[in-house]
Amino acid sequence: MPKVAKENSNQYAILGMLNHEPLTGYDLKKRMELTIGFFWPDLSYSKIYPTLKKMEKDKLVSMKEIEGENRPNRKVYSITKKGLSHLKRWLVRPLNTKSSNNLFIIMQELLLKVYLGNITSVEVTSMFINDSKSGIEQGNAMLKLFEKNLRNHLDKDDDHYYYLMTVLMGIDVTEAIIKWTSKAEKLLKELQQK
Amino acid sequence: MPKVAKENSNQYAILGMLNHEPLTGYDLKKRMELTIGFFWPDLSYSKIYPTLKKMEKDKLVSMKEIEGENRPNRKVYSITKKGLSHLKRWLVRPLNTKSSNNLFIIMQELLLKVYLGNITSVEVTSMFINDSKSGIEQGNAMLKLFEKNLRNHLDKDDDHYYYLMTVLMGIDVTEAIIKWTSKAEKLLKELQQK
DNA sequence: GACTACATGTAATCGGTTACATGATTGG
DNA sequence: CCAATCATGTAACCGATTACATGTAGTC
Repeated sequence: MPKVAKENSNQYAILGMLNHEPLTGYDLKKRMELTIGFFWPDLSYSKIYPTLKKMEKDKLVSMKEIEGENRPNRKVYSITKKGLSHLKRWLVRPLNTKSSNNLFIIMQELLLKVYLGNITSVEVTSMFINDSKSGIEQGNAMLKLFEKNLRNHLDKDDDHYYYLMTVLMGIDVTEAIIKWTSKAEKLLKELQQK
Repeated sequence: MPKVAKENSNQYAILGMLNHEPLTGYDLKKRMELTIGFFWPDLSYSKIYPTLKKMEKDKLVSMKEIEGENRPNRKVYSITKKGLSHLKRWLVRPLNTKSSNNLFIIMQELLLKVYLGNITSVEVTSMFINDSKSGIEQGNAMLKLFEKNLRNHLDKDDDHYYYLMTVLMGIDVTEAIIKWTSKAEKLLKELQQK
C-alpha cells in the first residue's frame, strides 16, 4: 500500500532530522527509527543513500567526508540554508487532507509537522492541530453513523460483526486523537508562557 | 511516504471486496473508499484498472463485459476459486510486525484482516487481535519511557515540547487500541454463541 | 452553460523494496 | 566461532502518482 502522505515527504523528514544535527545516512536511519519510527514509515538504506545524494545535488544538504581506516568513509550530511527554507515552506503548508479521509495518512503528516514544530512557531502548530481536529471530528461523526447502521443489521449478516469491529476501532482512535488535541494545546500554551 | 504494508496487499483488499460481490473497477474504488477508506489508502483508477487486468491474467478474478450504449462497456470482475484460496492463504498469515514498529502500518494490515475476518474464522481473527495487542502494549510501554525522559528535560530544549506532543499522541492512540481489543473480543464471542 | 458523475484507460515518471556486494569490529 | 553492528552503495524490479485522452448524462 501507499505508505506515506507522498510527494517527497521523506525529504522533509530527512531535512527535519538534519536540522537538529548533522548525520550520516547510517545514523539518520537509526535516528528516524528511534524518534519518529512509531508513526513515520522506515526508510531503507537503498532509499536513503541515493536520496541524500540527490538532495546534495539540489543543494538542500551539504556533505563532508570523514576518513575511516579499514572501513568506508563516513559521509556526514548537514542541512543548508536552501534546505531549511525548503523545509519551512513545507511545514507551513496546509495538510493534504482533502485528497483522502484516511486517518493514518493524515496523522502521519500532522505528527511530522508537530514534531518539527519548533522550526516554525507555536501559532502554526496550534493551527494545524485545530484544523486536523475538526477533520477528525467529522470522521468520527461519520463512523458513528456507520456504527448505528451496522448494529441495526447485525443479525442479517455475520460480515457485519467484522465491519463493526473496524468501525469501533476508528471511533476509539478518533476520540483518542480529539482528546489529545487538548493536551497538545495545553503544552503549547505552557511553552508560549515560558 | 510508504503507505501500506506492502507486497501486493492491495490485491488482497480487492479480492476481499470482490468476495462480497462482483464489481467494476469504477465501483470497486467507490466501495473501497466508503468501507475501508478510513484506514486503507485509496487506490487511483490508473492503478486499479491495470491491476484488475493483471489479476485476470493470473486467474485470480474473472471478467464479464456488459454492453453500454453511448458509454464504455462495464467490465464486471468476480473472484475465482483460485483468487479465494490465494486470499485465504494471506488472511491467515501472521502480521508483518517485526519489520517495523510503525503503529499505523500495523493497524492497516490488522484492520483489513479483521474486516475480512468472516472469510476465515472467529478463532483466526481473535488470534490476530491478541497478537497485535501484545505488540501494541510493548510500544505503549516504550512510549511511556520516552515521555518520562522528555518531561525531565522540558526546560533544556523547546524541541522537547514538540517531541512530547507526538509521544503523547502515540500513548493515547495505543491505549485506545488496547481498550478496543476487549470490545472486539466481546463481539467475537457474541458471534460465536449465535 | 458549468460542473459532477459515469466509465474506461495509457505513458511517463517517481517512490520504494529486494537482492546483491564488500569488509572490519565488537560482544557473547 | 557466530552474530550483530558499523558503513557504504548498486541494479532490477515492483508499486503508485500525475497528466493525459475520450465522451455521455444529469443536475444546478
